[in-house]
Amino acid sequence: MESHRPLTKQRELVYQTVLCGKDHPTAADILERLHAQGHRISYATVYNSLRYLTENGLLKELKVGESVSRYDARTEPHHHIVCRSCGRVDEVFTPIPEAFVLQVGEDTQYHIEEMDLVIHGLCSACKERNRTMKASLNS
Amino acid sequence: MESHRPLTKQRELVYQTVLCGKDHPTAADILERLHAQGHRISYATVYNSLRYLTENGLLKELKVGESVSRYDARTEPHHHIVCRSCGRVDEVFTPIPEAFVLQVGEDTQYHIEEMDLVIHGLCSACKERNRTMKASLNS
DNA sequence: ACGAGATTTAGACTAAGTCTAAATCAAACT
DNA sequence: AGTTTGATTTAGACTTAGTCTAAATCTCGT
Repeated sequence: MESHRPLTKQRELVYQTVLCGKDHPTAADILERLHAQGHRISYATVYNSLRYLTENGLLKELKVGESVSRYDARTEPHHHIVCRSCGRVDEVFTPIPEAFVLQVGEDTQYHIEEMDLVIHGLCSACKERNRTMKASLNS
Repeated sequence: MESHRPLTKQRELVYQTVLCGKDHPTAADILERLHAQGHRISYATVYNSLRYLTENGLLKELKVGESVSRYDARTEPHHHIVCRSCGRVDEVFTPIPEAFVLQVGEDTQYHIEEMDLVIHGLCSACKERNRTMKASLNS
């Protein structure tokens, strides 16, 4: 009769870790942070909890081209942008134009359900660092 | 003095396999197909060749949310769409509107270099299959 | 034909994640 | 309050995808 327990202690811990870490932690990050805080939680439980939380819409799994999964507590539809220099991952809330989505549906004859967009580039800090480095080379 | 050899026999084999297979084969697919054709080539060489070919712009590496890399011989900029029911992967040549890209650059203050878009949905065959299945349930 | 450097090979190794079976827990009965 | 029952957690074995290493092989220029 599907009587899952709601948020167990461990699931709560994993959820809070993703929520508080303002980055997009991997399973290994989460395990490490919890252990550092003195919590006793196993490898498998972190994975199980992440799956549970993702399936229940509390978290979103996120792949930005590496082989690991990252997790995001922002569940509203949005995209991600990765700095190719420092690796930071930021949220992008600029919505994809509806007209583009319709056009893709027409061009492919697919029923479109989800657009998964990962943008790559240079963040403003790394842009700046590049600029000043170049300037000092020219002097 | 950087005198790499051009397309060796093995690299050529790997390249042809991606080119001919109209799907988007994984390294394991490629190895299997070459062995099936009676070629003697090792595991590592397939990976080395794929890296070489990708770095030299003959192939593009492609991740569609699974943990494996797939390879694509179409190197013009384009996107991919994955059927969540049968798993087929198709090319999408509809271009992302320039205005959207500019807007993202402004919103994020990143210098944007690449847009990596993977779309998920139902292909026309699976849509159709669903439709007829539903119809027969209603009868 | 020879030497130098690049490429290929087999197999050990790594990283990320899943699976399994036993142990533990927490809510519901009695 | 003690027991039962099903869900959850745990440790560790296992799987999958891919990298690394050192030895063997190949190819080109002489």
